Amino acid sequence: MKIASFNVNSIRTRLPLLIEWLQKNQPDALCVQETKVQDKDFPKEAFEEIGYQAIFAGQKSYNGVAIISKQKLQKIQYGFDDEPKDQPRLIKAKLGKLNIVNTYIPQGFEPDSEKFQYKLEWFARLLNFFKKNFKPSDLLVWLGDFNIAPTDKDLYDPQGLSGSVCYHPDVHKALQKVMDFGFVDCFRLHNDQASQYTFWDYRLPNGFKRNLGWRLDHIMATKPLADKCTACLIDIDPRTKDRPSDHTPIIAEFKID
DNA sequence: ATGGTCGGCAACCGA
Repeated sequence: MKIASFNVNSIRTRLPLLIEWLQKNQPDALCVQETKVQDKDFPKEAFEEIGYQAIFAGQKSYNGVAIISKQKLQKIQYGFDDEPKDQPRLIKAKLGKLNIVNTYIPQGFEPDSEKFQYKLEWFARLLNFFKKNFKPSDLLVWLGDFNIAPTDKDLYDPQGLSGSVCYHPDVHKALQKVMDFGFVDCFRLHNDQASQYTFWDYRLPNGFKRNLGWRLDHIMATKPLADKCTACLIDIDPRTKDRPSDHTPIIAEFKID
């Protein structure tokens, strides 16, 4: 079972690239974030034409998540249990035996802002959501754009960027509490190198060429699922040696019978 | 150099 995550930064702009990527990589499910489209305008037909189907929750201009899969998704839920009017940042579904939770975690703007508090609270709500809906013994993958570089290996200048919203002690604590539910970082099962990134800021001149990046996109698995994880890799296009957007996809393979 | 560049969408907001 091949599962991928990609912050697309507009699914409509990225559509031709996504279609090509799906046809080449053939994942069982691709979880996307920042679709930036209302549900009525989601380009689901384009995916159906190549043998995929999509579930999605979006809004105008901002946020929005989707899961694009070959097989039909079951037990679909949009957002947290008790707050249907919240920003569209979470989709839960089940694909065969695999439970999937796709999240676009708030970025947080600045450490002393309301948006940063919203980010921290979001983690607490997410932990409640996991406790309510799952057990650590379930086959559960939690993936998406987390807007966190977990360790000093996961961003280009940990000292200079220390305390920024995606590399902040409060965010690290908040993430750890959710990880303590029973999650394992699939990428770190297979790779302990520093400077392996999934995001490069457009605003930094030649940021990608200079590898001024962050590892913000993650695939976390509960222990029984992590035991079945045979590979996890960050996808830089081997032909162009480039990334498709400001983010790049991350892919994990699980041997599930 | 407190900037830079994208995307949405039509003036700025978000990242």
